[in-house]
Amino acid sequence: MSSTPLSARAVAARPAPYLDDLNPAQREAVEALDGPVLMLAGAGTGKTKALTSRIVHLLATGKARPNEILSVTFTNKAAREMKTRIGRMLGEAVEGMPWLGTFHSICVKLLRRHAELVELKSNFTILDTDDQLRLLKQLIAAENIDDKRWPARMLAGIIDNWKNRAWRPDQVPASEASAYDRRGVRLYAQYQARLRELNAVDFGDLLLHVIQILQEHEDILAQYRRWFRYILVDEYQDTNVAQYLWLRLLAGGHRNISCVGDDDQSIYGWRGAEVGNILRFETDFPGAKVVRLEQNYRSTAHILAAASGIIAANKQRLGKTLFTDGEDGEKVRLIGHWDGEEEARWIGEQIEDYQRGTRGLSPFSLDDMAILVRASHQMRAFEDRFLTIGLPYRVIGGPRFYERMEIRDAMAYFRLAVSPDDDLAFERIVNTPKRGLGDKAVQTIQRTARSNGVSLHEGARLCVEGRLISGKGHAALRELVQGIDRWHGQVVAEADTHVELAEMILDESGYTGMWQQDKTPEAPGRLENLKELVKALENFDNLQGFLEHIALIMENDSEDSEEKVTVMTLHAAKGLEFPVVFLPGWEDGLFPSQRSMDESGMKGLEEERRLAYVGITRAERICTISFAGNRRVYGQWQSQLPSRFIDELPESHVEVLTPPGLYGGGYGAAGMAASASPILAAASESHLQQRAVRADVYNSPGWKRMQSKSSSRRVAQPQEARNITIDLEASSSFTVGDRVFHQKFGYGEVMGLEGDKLVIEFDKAGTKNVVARFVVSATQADEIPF
DNA sequence: TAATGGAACCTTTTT
DNA sequence: GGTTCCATTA
Repeated sequence: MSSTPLSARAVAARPAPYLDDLNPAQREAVEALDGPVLMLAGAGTGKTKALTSRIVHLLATGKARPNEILSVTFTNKAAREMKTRIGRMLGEAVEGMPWLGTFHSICVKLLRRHAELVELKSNFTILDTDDQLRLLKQLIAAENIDDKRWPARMLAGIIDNWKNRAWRPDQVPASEASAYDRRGVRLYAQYQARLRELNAVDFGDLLLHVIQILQEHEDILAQYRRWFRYILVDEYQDTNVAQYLWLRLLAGGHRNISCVGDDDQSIYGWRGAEVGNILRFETDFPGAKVVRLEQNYRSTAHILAAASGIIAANKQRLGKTLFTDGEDGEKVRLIGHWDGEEEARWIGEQIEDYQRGTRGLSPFSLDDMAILVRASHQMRAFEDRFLTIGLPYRVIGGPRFYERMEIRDAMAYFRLAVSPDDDLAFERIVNTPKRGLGDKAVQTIQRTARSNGVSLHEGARLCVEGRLISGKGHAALRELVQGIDRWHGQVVAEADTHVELAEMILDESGYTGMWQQDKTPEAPGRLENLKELVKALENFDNLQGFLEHIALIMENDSEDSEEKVTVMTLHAAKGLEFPVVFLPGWEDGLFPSQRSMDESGMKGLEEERRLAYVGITRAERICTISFAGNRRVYGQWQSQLPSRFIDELPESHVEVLTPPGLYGGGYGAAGMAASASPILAAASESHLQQRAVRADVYNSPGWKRMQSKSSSRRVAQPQEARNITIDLEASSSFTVGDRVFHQKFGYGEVMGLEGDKLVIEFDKAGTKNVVARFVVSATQADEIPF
């Protein structure tokens, strides 16, 4: 940890402009340095500002040195943001705040120091969900349990849940354990034992192990209590029981803990977050000072009023009254569409309008606009549309870079080079690329390894020496074993730079070759990703450091300078703000999500409502809510009802827009919305009638069946316009008949040209109109170098 | 052992 | 509509 210690004196010598920048409530929260403090900070009330000012104040007054402040956030993004802001306020880089980070990253640091106390070595690996599932699958199979009745995913969920509540296998209450036939607990115990054997931990363990260490070793606990003189917690409403226990342990001595949170923005209940933690703060820490931040600096009055109107329907809340001194601005805009594709098309046009400047508004940058969806599958419609019209966009929270198959494969090779005994990594790549080592060969290796009490890598070596593998597998395995030895030797000897080494590994293992020969549409993209992975390596000193970093930071933050519209989930949007926000897909069953309501009833619905609140409050100036009457679900067209949350929007703060296009349909939301002038009322009325019928049926067993029956009425898919002008003289560099490649749709053949657009018949994706600059000729695509 | 085709699942949300 | 997991075939 390189540390450029911040000199507290240097800070104190300057005046304290950061205090003058605060409103009275914020200032009160910042200046109450000692003892427990709870900041109830509504959306857009300057929560991060208060939090960072508080840190600066601690430093400036000399109450604490940078390394004596423990500051916890939930996401790496939030941690980074805070570091940047503190740095800006102090006018120097914040290298000296080693304990500002996520719960998980801080726990890794602690656990590395004390690993041996929980029977781990300090170089333990951190498993991700994928590893976790494969491990559980093996255990389930070994127990001869029907994996249909006990899918690994379910077991992983159960275990996760228990870990969130800080239950180790022997601590799972009988009531819980019996609900799962006692098998759950047994498998949980086996899983933990296996992790220990592998010298590995999962995400939940990071917290759990540290809690155990702190509980069982008073001296260590005392040391950290002395060490962390001040504790700050962001997004306190999202803490689960384990995190809560962790905090209580560390804050137990001096009680200098200050938590910031907003019960109205608690949207992680499904992940074990306990709103109860925030509601209980004053009981847990008697004498706590509670400060409310209620002045909103982000949104216009109309947007704020709409959000407040929605959240008011929730029963379980502490209650806050947000206000703003800002202008009224535009009302929240509401519009219904015929189907999801129409919705995407319309939003695309809106974005282009805002970009140009429309309705007397000055132009917005694409960076200023975001589309926030409930579920990630909604993103596809927008991606497709934006690719077609050539609108630059960025997707946040999609399938993440480091979770992609090729990246994980490559990482497995790196892991083996660093520690050849990493069995999970070995298993992953024994037969990738194909080496003729099938199930039988792998079993032989496993058996050999187990009976000799060695790792798979060593087991494989024995197999080669004893000629236990037949045919071509023998030579291939020998080569792999030797390869691993060689790469490991390089790591140890530090002979080459780690970037060169990485390239060499991917090359010699045949992994790059595998994708170069692969002719599927994904292959070029995967090669690109591998290239990016190697590039990312340059930012680290060695492979070990890289692997360490990646285990915790599973995000793909490729910093590109081009302006782009952001597409992401509502969950991912928490803490962010945008001048222009689109909230599509406000339909019952989608938002609020049916599953959430089925699983958690009223509690689930309230969480969904908070999600709606989070969504609206992301908007600074313009907020547009939309819904579609028809939507494709699992490839089947379904008719949809507008979300019940739309009824809850306060009418006086909403403007209903008339959808474009033809709407003769007698039913479907678009028809309703287009009908008369007090459209909202009309839409709401028929909506409410439906609701009245639904209210009593809702919890009945027949509900789901009825729901699926009534809604699976098929609706004809709107005919797409098909007047394609074929212009052979277009200035495009493509001609009809060219083979081309598209990043998303794969390979295809050019069927026609139309201005800067091409009509392409894709091998897999069908016929599409695509902007020419999004495709390359197929021969070029084959040549993407590594 | 690898490749193919079909059935069955599926979509919340994430450190 | 897509993926993943299987059983069957080459």
